[in-house]
Amino acid sequence: MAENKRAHLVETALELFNEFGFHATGIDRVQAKSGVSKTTMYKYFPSKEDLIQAALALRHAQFKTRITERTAVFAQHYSGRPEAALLAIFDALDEWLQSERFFGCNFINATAEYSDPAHPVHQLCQQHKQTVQNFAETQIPPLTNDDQRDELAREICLLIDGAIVSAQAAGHKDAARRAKRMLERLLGFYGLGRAG
Amino acid sequence: MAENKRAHLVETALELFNEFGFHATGIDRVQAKSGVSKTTMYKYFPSKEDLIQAALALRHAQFKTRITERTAVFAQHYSGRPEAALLAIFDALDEWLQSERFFGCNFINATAEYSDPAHPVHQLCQQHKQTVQNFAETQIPPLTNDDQRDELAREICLLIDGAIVSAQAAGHKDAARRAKRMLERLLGFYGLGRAG
DNA sequence: TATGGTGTGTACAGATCTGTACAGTTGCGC
DNA sequence: GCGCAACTGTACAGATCTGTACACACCATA
Repeated sequence: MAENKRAHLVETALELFNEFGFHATGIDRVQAKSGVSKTTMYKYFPSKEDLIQAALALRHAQFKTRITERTAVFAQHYSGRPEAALLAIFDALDEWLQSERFFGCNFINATAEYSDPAHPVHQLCQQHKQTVQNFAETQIPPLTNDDQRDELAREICLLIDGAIVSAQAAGHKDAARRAKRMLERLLGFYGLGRAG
Repeated sequence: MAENKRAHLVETALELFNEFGFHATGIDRVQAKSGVSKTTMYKYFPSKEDLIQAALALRHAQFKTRITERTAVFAQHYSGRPEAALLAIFDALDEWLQSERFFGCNFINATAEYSDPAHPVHQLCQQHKQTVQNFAETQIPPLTNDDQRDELAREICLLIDGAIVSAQAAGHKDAARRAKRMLERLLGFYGLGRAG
C-alpha cells in the first residue's frame, strides 16, 4: 500500500496543479481529492514544494513514455519517408491538444508562476524542454551538417510550443496540424520531405 | 492627482503580476510597492480581480502601441520588400525577448493560472491573441487568396508564441531570430519573400 | 498476544491574504 | 478661514493556507 498512496497523491496533485495552477491549488484540496490523510501526505511530502517537484517529475516521465510510443505509432502512416517520425511528433501533439482535459503544458505553466531561473521548478522546466529537444533531434534522419540537426530540433521545439500556446490561449485547437504543415514546408530547406 | 494614483497602482500591479504571477502577488505587496494607501487602492479597485483586469488592459494598450511603432521602425530596414512589415514584427519581438526584465507574455502567463475559458481573465487573453492576429493580418501584403491571409496570420502568431515560450521556458534568447528565419522560408509558399 | 509500520481524523498554531472601518491629514477652491 | 474631496495610517475581521501534534485504528508477522 505504501507506494500506492504516494503515487496516488502525486497523480492527484498533478491533475489539480495542471488545471488550477500551483499557487491556486491548496494542500488541503489535494488532500481532500486524494482521500489520503494529511499526516500520510506530509510523511511522503514534507512540503508543498516537494509535492510540486514530484508532480512535475511524474509529468516528465509520462510525457517521455507517451511521446515515444505515439510517435512510433503515427510514424507508420508515413512508412518509407525519412522524415516520418518528425511528422508523427505533430500527430501525437494533435492528439494531446484535442484531448478533453487539455490545460496546456505543465512546464510552460510552471515557468509562468516561477519566473526566477534559479528556482528549482524553473530549472525542471528547462530540463524538460531540453529533453524534448533531444528527442526531436533523435528523430531527425541523418543530415550532411551536424549544426543543421541542432537548428532543426530547435525549430521543431518552437513549433511545438507555439502550437501548445495557440491551442491553450487563443483556442486554436487545430494548431498542431498547422505546425505540422509548417514543418513539412521547412523540411525542404534541410533537404528533407517531398522536395528533398 | 486622482488619475495619477490610479495609473501608478495599475503600473505597479502589472510589474508584480508579470514577474511573480497573479495568485502569488498579494494585494499588500502592490500596496507597499506603490506607496499608495490601502484605502485609496480599494477605492479605485474594489477587488483584486478588478486590479488584475486593469493591469491586463494596460498591458494590452502598451503592446498595441509598442508593436505598431517598433514594427514601423524596423520595416524601414527592408524598404521596398513587400514582406518588410512581417519581418519587422520579429525584430520588434527580438527586442522584447532580449530586454532585461522579460518574464514572458502576460496573457500566456494568465491563461496558465486561469484555465477556465469562461473566466474573464481567460477571455481577455483570447481577445489579446485575436488582436495580435488581426495586426499580423494587416501587415500582410495583398495575396491572391483571402483564406491564405488568414492562414498566414495564424502561422505568424504560432511563431510568435513559440518564440516567446522558447525564450521564457527553454532560455533560448535567440528564439525571435529563429522564428524570423522560419517565417522567411515559409513566405515563399505564399509567393512572398526572396523566392516570391 | 505483543510489536511495529502504516494510516486515519481532527484540532490547532501561526502566517498570510482579501477586504473593511475609522479617525486623522493634506491640499485647494471659495 | 471653511468646506470638501482625496488621501493616509493602522487596526482588525474573517477566511484560507502551510505545516504540526496527538490520540487512535488496522494489520501482518513473530
